[in-house]
Amino acid sequence: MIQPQKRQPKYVQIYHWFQEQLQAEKLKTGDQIPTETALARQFNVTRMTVRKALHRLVVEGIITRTRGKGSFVAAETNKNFIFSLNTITGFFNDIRRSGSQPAFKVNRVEIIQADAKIADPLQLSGDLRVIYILRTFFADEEPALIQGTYLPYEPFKRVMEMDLSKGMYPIYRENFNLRLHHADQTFTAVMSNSFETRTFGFDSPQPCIFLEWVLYDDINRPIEVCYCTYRSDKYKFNVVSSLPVQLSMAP
Amino acid sequence: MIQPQKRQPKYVQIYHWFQEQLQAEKLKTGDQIPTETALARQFNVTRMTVRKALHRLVVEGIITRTRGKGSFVAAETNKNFIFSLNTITGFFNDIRRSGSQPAFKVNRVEIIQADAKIADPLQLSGDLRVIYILRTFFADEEPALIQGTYLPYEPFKRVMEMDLSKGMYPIYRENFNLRLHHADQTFTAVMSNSFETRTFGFDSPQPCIFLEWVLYDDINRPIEVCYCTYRSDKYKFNVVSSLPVQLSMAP
DNA sequence: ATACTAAATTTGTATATACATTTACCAGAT
DNA sequence: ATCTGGTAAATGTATATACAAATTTAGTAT
Repeated sequence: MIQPQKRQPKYVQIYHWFQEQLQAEKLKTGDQIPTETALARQFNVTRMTVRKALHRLVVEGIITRTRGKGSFVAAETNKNFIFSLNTITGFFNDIRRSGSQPAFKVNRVEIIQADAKIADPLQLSGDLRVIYILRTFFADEEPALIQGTYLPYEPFKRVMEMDLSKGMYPIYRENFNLRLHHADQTFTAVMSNSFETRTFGFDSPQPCIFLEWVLYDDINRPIEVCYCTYRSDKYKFNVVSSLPVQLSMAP
Repeated sequence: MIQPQKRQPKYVQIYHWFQEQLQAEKLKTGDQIPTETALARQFNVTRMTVRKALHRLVVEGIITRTRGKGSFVAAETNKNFIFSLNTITGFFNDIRRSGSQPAFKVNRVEIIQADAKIADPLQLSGDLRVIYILRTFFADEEPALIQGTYLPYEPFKRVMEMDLSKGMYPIYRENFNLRLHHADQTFTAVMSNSFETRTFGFDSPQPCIFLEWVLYDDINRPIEVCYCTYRSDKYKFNVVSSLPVQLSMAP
């Protein structure tokens, strides 16, 4: 089965063998895979070599392993959510529209000094204090999104004493009489950091969508800066874009 | 330095030690880090333990290692490109606007049978043949984007004989008299597959933006389905979104 | 039956060793 | 100077072994 004369290392061959088994559905979600010692015997290699192959599968989120229990094919994505970016309706509405139960909890509220990445978009000068609110959002009690919100301290200091359980947008609108208008959003893909990995319940860092936005009111004043990390295994984003009349070239 | 009585494994401690060194800028981009044997001596552990720590840094794209040469702090992102998704101006225009030189090459053109993921958005029924065009796009001769385009075979079969070097949009417009109107785009974060990892020149799979779109003409007929993988270390995306008048809740 | 204990199982960490493969470097011959 | 070949150095692969830690299983005493 595992051929030493091939140019590929043994552990890569074992890794590929598992991918084939999964492709052929001989291994399905939740299945326990043979133990390290059994695999070592099966492929006639040492346990350490098997472990290298399995480790690669763990890193890619294909299997999960638990000391004392064994290794299992990871639960696959059962439900997918799609967020529309054309009009921001808010996490709660997006999740409700999918028929699931949204929730969030506040992890932290504190006053910090803004660095350039926060101060520039908020157009701060002089007073660099900002209110930092770290929240985790859930869909059906499963963490979906970790969000850090930054607000200029002076105009928003009343927020510190407020009940945040209804979310920030009603506070902006009702307590501060702001008319929210648009958001400038930039996103990219990142690996989850250790806090995110833990919060999302991943076994190892996984690719996530990192979305930063600046929220503006109707007279183009920046209200908040948000850094969001969405788990990408269950959440997708949608944008409907128009095309200009004339396009010069590819794609 | 490395304390066995701590609850953290030694290799994790070594991994964190490197992160601190990088944070404190005692290690900078391009620096060679000490050899495995030197580190093993320094931390009083075996070479294999050092390797476990270094492997973790490789997986996260923090260092690169070359057999016979050594280990080096990975080159950091020097230039960032931002693609706007509000109006699609095309890869070429986006890159040119950033002051760089765009290019692409055609990796493959072939006729294949569409599966549901292709046939559904193209609204195919009966004839499931599609033209599959695999292209790699470059910015300043560096691969930026791998794109697979799917076209219904019958109406577009003339494409097979055409010169694709000017891109697809001029062909749609001039050779097929189509008026391109809008695109429905969905994206998420994925790890690069082996082809993408190789093409992008990564040492290990890295997080990428996976963007699928369906391009429509002015009478809402689907023209093409595209699957794109963008390297996320240098490319970001921007969307400016509006907010509806009334928002019920968070974020 | 229930509760506790002990053993077996399984994965995690760490060491030690050997050899392979790639690269860099230097000495010596041309 | 230039090319060649050998050697050293560095990382890659693989084996073998030991013990740790977590979980399950089985058994035993109450």
